[in-house]
Amino acid sequence: MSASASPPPRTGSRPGGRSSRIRAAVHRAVEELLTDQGDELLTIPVVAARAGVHATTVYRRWGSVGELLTDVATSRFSGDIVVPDTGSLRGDLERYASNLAKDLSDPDTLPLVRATIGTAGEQGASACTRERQEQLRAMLEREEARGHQAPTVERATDALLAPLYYRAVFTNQALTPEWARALVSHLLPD
Amino acid sequence: MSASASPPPRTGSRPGGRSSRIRAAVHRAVEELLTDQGDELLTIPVVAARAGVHATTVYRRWGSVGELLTDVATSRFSGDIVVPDTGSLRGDLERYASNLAKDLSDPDTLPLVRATIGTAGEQGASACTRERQEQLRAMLEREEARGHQAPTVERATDALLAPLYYRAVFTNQALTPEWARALVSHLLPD
DNA sequence: ACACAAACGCATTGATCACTGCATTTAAAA
DNA sequence: TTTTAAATGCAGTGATCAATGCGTTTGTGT
Repeated sequence: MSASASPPPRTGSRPGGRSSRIRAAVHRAVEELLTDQGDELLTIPVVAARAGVHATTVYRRWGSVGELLTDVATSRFSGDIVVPDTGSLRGDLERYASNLAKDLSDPDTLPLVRATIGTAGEQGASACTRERQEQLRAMLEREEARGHQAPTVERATDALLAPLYYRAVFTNQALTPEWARALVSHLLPD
Repeated sequence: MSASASPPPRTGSRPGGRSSRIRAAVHRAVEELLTDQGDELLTIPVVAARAGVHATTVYRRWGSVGELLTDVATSRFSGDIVVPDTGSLRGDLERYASNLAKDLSDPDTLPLVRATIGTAGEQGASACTRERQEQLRAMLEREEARGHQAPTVERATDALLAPLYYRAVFTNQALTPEWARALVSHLLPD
């Protein structure tokens, strides 16, 4: 990956400066192109044109479509969902799962996940889920800090994250909140 | 999709005929290019060259990279795994899950799944899992035919297929047979 | 205000891609 | 064997892409 995929420019990095304005425009262009993607393939000149920026800039800042998608996915999947704190693990997980279900149902999200996986491989795939893993871990560790037993991160991933992402990516079934909460019931014994 | 994605040619369809020989060569070229994919993107001229076939042929038979990948994925994920029949649902599922884990661990498989999802979207994604869904359904229905209770297909998908595919596609953890069998234990109450 | 470095816009180049008529070969059918 | 339809090979076209060198603008530090 290029050294400036998510660049900390020594100059011009003020929020609202030109640099970050272009970054936002390019990100928005990528998401727009992915949603109403007729069949025009996602390419750097196309993204640049849509963002009102010269292709050269995109080539130099991101280098390739894969790195660009990884960057978009990383920022898209960061901070969007807040780790809930309802007092109980079950409550936290139920709210979290249904939030994630809603998030994955966003028309913008699915194409982004698919494209990132397909174009950026390992890097892209982990960009789509790393944050979720950490959030899950946070909830489980908090439960243990309360002195209660909690499932392992691995087990919770298999029981929650996996079905949510699988259903979104591989099927066309709806990710309903009820179904998401049912996943939690299967994970946590009564 | 083109009318001849998986063509039943009225002539020249003998197994071993030229038509099927080219099809096999193209399929093999796709898989080879996906495995040792330096960073050369998968394109029709590249595939054709690797297969020793003219690009025109590939364009006419498949139309686009997406449809080609869908075709490769469909045939790759068909018949490779036989539905086991051990006499008990638990035995069937355990063997099936660990077979699938092994299959998904094949170095050829993962890049194919990722590329197909990314390029062929909905079509491609379902091509990677439809057969698995049916196999799972077959085992569950057989159990019910024995007069025993069995989980729903949805539940079994969430508990088995989802973790297997999720771990393969989104993480870099190993898909061990032990872990696969543990998934079955969580699905089936003792 | 001034100077400096970084980022961006612009024009251009070579390479590759998607695609299309036309000739040829293949293989089944008559 | 002859006929016939389909599939493939071949050459070429316009369009797009990735990449580069150079001048200009932006924003920061002095």
